[in-house]
Amino acid sequence: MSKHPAQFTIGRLAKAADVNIDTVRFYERQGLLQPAPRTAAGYRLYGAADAQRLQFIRRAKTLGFSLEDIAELLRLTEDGHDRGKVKAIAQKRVADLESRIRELEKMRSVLAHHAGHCSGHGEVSGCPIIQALLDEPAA
Amino acid sequence: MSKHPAQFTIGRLAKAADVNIDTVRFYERQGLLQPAPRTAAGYRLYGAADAQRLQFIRRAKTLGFSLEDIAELLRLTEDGHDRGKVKAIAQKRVADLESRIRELEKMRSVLAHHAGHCSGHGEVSGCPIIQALLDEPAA
DNA sequence: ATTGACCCTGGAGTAGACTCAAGACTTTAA
DNA sequence: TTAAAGTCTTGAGTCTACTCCAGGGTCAAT
Repeated sequence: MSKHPAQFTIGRLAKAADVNIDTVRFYERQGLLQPAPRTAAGYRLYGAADAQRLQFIRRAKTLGFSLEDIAELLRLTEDGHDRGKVKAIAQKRVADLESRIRELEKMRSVLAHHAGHCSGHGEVSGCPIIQALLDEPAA
Repeated sequence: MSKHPAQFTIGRLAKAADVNIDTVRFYERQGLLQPAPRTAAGYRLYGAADAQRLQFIRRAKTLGFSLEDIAELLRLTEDGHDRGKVKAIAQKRVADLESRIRELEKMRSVLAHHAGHCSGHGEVSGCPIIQALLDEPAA
């Protein structure tokens, strides 16, 4: 039926998800991936569900979740929990993102302001950027 | 003339700039602060210029410069360099900030979108946030 | 003279998320 | 059959920016 094997080793899993093979083992140690069943020789065996779980981790990371948050989200998907906690984690993350964005925007505007006043020519002494760093009251 | 002593030890310098005393030594090791002259007993001695330099570092940090960038900026303030390089560093930093801000805003909007579709009630299975992480094409 | 606050050095520990190395075993393909 | 490629474990190293500790010397005041 499927053109993909039902089971595969860690190398294929890693390649499919485009992560380092050691990262897969690391995620297992961290409890993000369940310990895989092994062959007689001790090789880890994975299936489609593991690949999906690894993709889940990757996507959550692109949304800025920490591995700790991701572990919590994965845990919530397993034990028949309520959506409330998932939503709470997501909302907290949105709030964190917003506060970080405001921080960076403040930095950007201050720095762009100084850079806008710097001619880019002449000696460094008197350069508005340097002057700002030397003289302004501590932020 | 001045009500402040011309020279002071590391503890006073640290306190004046509100940084940890070990941070001052760390900055010296990193080359951000020049090695201070010592008393006969080996105590570091600082002056007003050092305090200003330490403030410079603190302010630059609030603008998101790395210590490496700060070291470069400090170097440029010393050797009679051109403003061009200072401006270039600042502009690079502004560009970095802008790109980071765009990244975070994308994360925020995607995540807020998903969270907005989650009722917060009921079983986790089917939760739009979880579904998105399970099913969406890799970002 | 002693107490307490200060300073010195070298080295280790922290957080987060990997990433690599060494040495040995297994599987696959020519 | 043999060589290459894949996998195993344990443990250490990477990055940034500190922060702390131990074990000792020094300085100011009592």
